[in-house]
Amino acid sequence: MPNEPSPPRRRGAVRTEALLQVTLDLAAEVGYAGLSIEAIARRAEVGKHTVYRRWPTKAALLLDALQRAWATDLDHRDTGDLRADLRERFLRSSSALTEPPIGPVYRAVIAEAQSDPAARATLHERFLRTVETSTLERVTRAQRAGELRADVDLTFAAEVLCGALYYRHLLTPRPVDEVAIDGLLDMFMAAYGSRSRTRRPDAVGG
Amino acid sequence: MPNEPSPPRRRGAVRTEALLQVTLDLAAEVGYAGLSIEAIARRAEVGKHTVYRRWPTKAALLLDALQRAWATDLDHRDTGDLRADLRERFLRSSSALTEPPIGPVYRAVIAEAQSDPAARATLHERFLRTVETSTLERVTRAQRAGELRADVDLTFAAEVLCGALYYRHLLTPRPVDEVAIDGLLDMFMAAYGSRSRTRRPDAVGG
DNA sequence: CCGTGATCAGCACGTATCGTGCCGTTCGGG
DNA sequence: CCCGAACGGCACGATACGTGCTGATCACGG
Repeated sequence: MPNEPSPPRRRGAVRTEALLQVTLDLAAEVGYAGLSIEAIARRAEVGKHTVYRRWPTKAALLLDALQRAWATDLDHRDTGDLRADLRERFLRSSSALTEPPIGPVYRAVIAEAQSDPAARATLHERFLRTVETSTLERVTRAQRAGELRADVDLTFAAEVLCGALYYRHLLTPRPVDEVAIDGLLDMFMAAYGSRSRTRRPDAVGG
Repeated sequence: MPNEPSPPRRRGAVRTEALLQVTLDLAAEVGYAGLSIEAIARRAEVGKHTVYRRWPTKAALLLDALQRAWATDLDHRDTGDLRADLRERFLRSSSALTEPPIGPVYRAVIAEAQSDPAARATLHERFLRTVETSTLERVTRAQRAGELRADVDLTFAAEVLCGALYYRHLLTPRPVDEVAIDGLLDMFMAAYGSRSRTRRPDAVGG
């Protein structure tokens, strides 16, 4: 009596993709708590070796899974209205971070990163820095368009914008909602907006 | 043959204090990775019950341990110079967060908080919110002294100041050094400083 | 001075995950 | 067609979790 015709055993890159998807599914269903390598292997009907062969660390696996879910999140529009663009950008990022599958996987990566400096560096390099850079590009365009003061380097400003939102999302019970984003943009525009401002370069230099 | 005169078995609050201290010591020596309840009980030469009787959760224990190490950190001066005061305050907080024992315990709490919403809320309520509030009080005094614009609510600004620093410390490989703090204060003063500014209330109100 | 009850240390248990080793099977390229 | 790489399944020792149980130890009231 032949077993049910077992699906052909997949290999290589296909397996890798499947494992990442299982990780995301599992994260969406049971949350960060259930994200063990054992559970992922069980769920994928796969030997643990098949996982360990591909990722040396749970952090590495989670980072790749996060990237898989991340892809859609970086095509932000440029309508010419800086404030509106940033607002939409931050709102969408907030939704992405809140909902599965990105939400749970993100929290798992944050947790891993606390005990693993290498994972922390990778997390920043591959994701947070990407967000900062994307934001910096947008505000730099605005600066060139005259919407922002021309006498400041906006690199740090971009970090503060992102950091304030990540702080609120990850470390406070407060929601990253329109109110929060508008407040943040108020602060940003008050500091760097160019319209009708009496600029005092010495107020920034030191 | 009598054993070495075993030290009298301590109880109650004294034991509690000792356990918190062991947690901090262990965190300083082996870092977050070694902070299991088993390891703490072993190190304290204590049965695991003695730990579980006091704290229902590892998160609860870590939060209390953090508070024990935290105490010294909240007496910030008010010299009348807002910018200098904030600078010193943030520099000291940065040092505290970087060095043992607060550093490792803090990271442990952050990690726990990612899988436990209750721990996350408590973390914010007992520590992060305290920092925000302390900062808010200082900038509000400055506002009343005329150093800052009178037409804005600084609550959110205080959160952004703290959030930017915590973001950098916890989620990036960048150091929270003088350069970062000065950059942040530049932004803050540019947004809310009152000196020689042509204020435009409508730029903030919406 | 003695007794009683709470607290304690030590040990054990069952469950879970980790990372690794081994075995026999299955797949795919040469 | 055949060989080696990839695979699923199982087992292992180690560690941590949270919870029992036992008998010793301490604090307090009588």
